[in-house]
Amino acid sequence: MLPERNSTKARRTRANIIESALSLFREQGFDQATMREVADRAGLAVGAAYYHFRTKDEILLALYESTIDDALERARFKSAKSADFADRVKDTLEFKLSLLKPFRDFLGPLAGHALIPGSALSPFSDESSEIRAREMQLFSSIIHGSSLKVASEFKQHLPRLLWLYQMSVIAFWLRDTSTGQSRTLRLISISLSLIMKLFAVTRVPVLRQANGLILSLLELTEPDNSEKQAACA
Amino acid sequence: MLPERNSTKARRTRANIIESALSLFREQGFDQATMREVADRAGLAVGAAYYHFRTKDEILLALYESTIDDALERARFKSAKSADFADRVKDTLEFKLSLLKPFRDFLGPLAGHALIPGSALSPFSDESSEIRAREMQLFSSIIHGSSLKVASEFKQHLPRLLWLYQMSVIAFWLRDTSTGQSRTLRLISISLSLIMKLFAVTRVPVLRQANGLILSLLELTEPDNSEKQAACA
DNA sequence: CCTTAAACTCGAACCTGTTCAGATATTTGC
DNA sequence: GCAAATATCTGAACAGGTTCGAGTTTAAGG
Repeated sequence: MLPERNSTKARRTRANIIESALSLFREQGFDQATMREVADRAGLAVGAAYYHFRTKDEILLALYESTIDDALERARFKSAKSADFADRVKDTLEFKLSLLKPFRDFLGPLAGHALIPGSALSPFSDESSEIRAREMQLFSSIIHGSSLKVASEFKQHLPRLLWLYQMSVIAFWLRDTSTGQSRTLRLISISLSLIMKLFAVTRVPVLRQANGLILSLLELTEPDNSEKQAACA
Repeated sequence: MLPERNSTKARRTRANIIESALSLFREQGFDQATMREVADRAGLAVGAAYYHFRTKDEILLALYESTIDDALERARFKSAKSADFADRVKDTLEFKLSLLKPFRDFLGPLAGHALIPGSALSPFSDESSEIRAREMQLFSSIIHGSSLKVASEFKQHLPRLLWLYQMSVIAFWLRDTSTGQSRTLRLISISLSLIMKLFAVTRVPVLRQANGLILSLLELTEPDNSEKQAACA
C-alpha cells in the first residue's frame, strides 16, 4: 500500500492531479491523454503523479470514487420518494447513469478491466471493495425502506444481486449507441417489471420448488466462501 | 484492414507466429511474453509479426480462433449423444471449457476487451462476427436436434441467448479460483436446471402475460436494430 | 532471363506507462 | 532555531508495444 498521503499538501496535490486528469480525459479520452500531459497540466513532473497514484488507472478509479461518493447520498435521498421497490431502484439507476454520463466516453477502457481476473480496477477486486461495499449499502437501504415482498430466504442476497444488476445495466449502457442511451432506459424499466414478477413467483407455493435451486446458485456465486474447504484442511 | 495475406507464405508465417506465441504464452503467460521474443522464436523481426497481426492481442484472438475452430465440429458431435436439451448444452459447455483450459491463465486480457465499446477484439464486435456466427450456428444445431419445448415466440432468439449464456459462464470460469474450477461445473448444472424451469413456465397460461415483457427485452438487446430509426429519416 | 510491382521482412526509432536514485521541501524533536 | 527524519518532487532511464522507411524476396508478364 502507498504511505499515508494524508497531509494537507498531499490531499491538495492529489486533488490537483485528479482535476487535471479529469479535464484531459474529457478533452482527449482516457487512452489519448498521457501521464506526462496530466502531470504537466498539474504543474508537476511525472514522478510526482506516480508518488500519489500507483498507476494511470488508479487516477481514473479515484475520479470515479470522488464522483460517486456524494452521489450515493443524493441517490439515497432521491430513492426515498416512493415506497415502491421498482420505482426506487429505477430512480437510483437513472440518477446514477445521469451522473456517469459525462464520463461515459472514457469509462469504456475502465470497464474492460472488469473481466480481467487479476486487475485492481475490476469492480470485483479487493482494491475496490470499499466502494463496492458503499454501493451495496445504498441498495440495502433501498430494499429496507421499500414495501418489497420476496421469499425470506433471498433477503440476504438481494443487495449483492441488485449491485450485479446495476453492473449489467452499466455494461449495457456503455455500449448503447442509441441517442441519449434511451435504449438503456427502456431496458431498465422492462427488466425491472420482469424482476418484480420473478419476485412474486418465488412466493407462489407450486413454484417454490425452484427456490432451492436459486438459493444454491446465489451461494455458489458468493465471492468469499472459496476458502471454506481450505480452512477445513 | 490488412491486405490479403492469403498466399501460402503468409499463411505459413502466420501459423509460425501463432505457434511461437502459443508456446511462449504457455511458458511465461501473456503479459510476460514480449513481441520481440515471439518474433525471435519465430525467426523473424518484430516488424514481420506486425505485418501479419495488428496487435499482440490479435495474436491471442487468432490463437483462440484456431483452437475453437475444429473444436466446434467436435462439440456438435459430442452434443448429439442425448436428445435432452439441457444435457446437450451441458456437454457442449463442459467440452468447450476443457478445450479452453490450457489457455485459461492468459485468456484474461482477451476477456477484458469484451466490455470495451470500440474494441475490435470484443466478442460483440463486427470483426469477430464470423466466429460468433459459427458459435451461434452450433447452438442452433443443438436446439433443433433436441426435444426442447418452449413458447414459440422465443425460438428465434434462443441461439443468441445461449451464446450470451455461454459468455457468462466463461466469464465466471475465468475468475473461478476453486480447484479445477469445480464451482463453474456446479454453476452450469444448477443454472441449466433453472433455465429449463423457466422455459417450462413460459408455457403456463397464467404466466404467459410475462412473455410480452421478455420478448421486448430480447428485441431491445438485439445488436443490429439500432439504425432502424436512422433509416426512417 | 529481365522488369517491375506487389508481398514480405528488417530493425532502429517512437511513444507512453512506469521506476528510481537522487534533490528539495516540510515536519518533528529538542 | 536547528538537525534529523520524513514527505514530496524531479527528470532521466527503462521496458515493451507499435510504427515506419528502407531493404529483400516473390510472382507475373513479356
